[in-house]
Amino acid sequence: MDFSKIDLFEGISGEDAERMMSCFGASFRKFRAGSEVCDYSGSGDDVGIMMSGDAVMIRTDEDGEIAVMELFSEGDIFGEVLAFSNDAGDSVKVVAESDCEVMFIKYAAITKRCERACEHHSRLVSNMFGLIAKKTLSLSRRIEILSKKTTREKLMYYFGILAKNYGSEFDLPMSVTRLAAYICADRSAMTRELSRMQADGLIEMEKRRVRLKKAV
Amino acid sequence: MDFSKIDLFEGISGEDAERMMSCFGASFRKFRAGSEVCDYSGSGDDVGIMMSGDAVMIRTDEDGEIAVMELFSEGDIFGEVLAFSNDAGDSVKVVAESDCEVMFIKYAAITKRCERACEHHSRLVSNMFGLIAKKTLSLSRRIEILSKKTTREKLMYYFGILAKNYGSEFDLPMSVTRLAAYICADRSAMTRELSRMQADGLIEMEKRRVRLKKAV
DNA sequence: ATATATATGTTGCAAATGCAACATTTTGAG
DNA sequence: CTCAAAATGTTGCATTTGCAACATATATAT
Repeated sequence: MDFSKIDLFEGISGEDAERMMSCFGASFRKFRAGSEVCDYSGSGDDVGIMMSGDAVMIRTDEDGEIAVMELFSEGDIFGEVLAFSNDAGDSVKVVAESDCEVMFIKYAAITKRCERACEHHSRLVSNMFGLIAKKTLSLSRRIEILSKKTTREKLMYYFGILAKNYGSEFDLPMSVTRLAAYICADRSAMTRELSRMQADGLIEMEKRRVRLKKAV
Repeated sequence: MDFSKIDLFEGISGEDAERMMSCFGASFRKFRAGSEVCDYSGSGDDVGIMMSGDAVMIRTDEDGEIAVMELFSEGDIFGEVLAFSNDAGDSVKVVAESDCEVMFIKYAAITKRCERACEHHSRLVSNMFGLIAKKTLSLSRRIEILSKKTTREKLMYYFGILAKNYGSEFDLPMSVTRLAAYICADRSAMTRELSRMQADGLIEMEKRRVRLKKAV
């Protein structure tokens, strides 16, 4: 098992991680694309760690409306929040998008101390805080984007964030269609606005390659 | 010092909490309304716990644009996320809204274990996860609301959440003006929509009292 | 290679929304 | 109590947006 790419184990050697598995009561399971990985409907105390592949968290409310809550890929953890608070009775499931392998550990195993490797435990808890913090940050960022009134403002703000990280020329990290869903705009309306933004000299765009010409 | 209202210490007796203070290297400070409580600009490893009063977290980007990120009142903790990841170089400060008292502890004191009261430490870590989870949940919920296309859908979804918690008749937990800001709609446009919703028999409303007539 | 699904680009039109400019009420401080 | 500030309610109008209905291009599976 390769733990080197899993952020949750950062700072913990592979051997130590292996040794900790028993403390965690860790179990590994493989899933086929499309199959159900996990059901958090009745709340749950398992935390899942994506060892490989992709999965989505889907919420279904009582009207049968489905919403994709989160996307998971290698190294992501899920359930860490729901393990604590799933107040509404909505059905929340994790479904495999591609074939994938998942490691499950009991939430309690993270907060409780063990005798053998406590300094690693501390590191693990710290890493977990870090991962949740990262998620919180990305949620806040999305709220910032969605708070903008016009599609243009949303796009410019989002492009600004990307430009901060990758420079004024960058590739969109998702398809245009997904981008529209991400900023909660109609796809065709967004495309129209992108055209206008090019006409107004704010950006240049070809396929998913974007060049931001004006600073945000 | 009264710890009974502070969620972070739930399940830990006041005496035990007092005893833990030394492990945490806790410090208490009072602030006048308007004064700066904390600066997370260069990232920071302090976690603040509001013992009394209110404060706001304010982000200022390089253009000088100010955004209120979060509101804190008694029992809320802040910095738990920024202590981990403040990637952008934005200036992030916490400012007292009213006179308030804040307890500061080193982040490391939470993840590291001490010899004396380890079972309490576990509980504390667990509580902290719970608090962050709560925040994550409220962020997700706001995203759900903001993803709705029309103001009516946003309101109905939000009212639905409130109805789930308080029954079909409830008081808005904020002013109408703040509600408009919360759902990112123009206040006057939102008021107009609220009138229409009453005319259409979806809700009854008087002041902040709302009665949801149709299920969401 | 071929077919099928998905992604992308475009446009007219109706509906929703932001904005501005008000009047009126409520709240809070002194 | 008194006054100022904040909150609330209303309306016309221009703009933005979602929606529908397309055509075309690209990706994926068999």
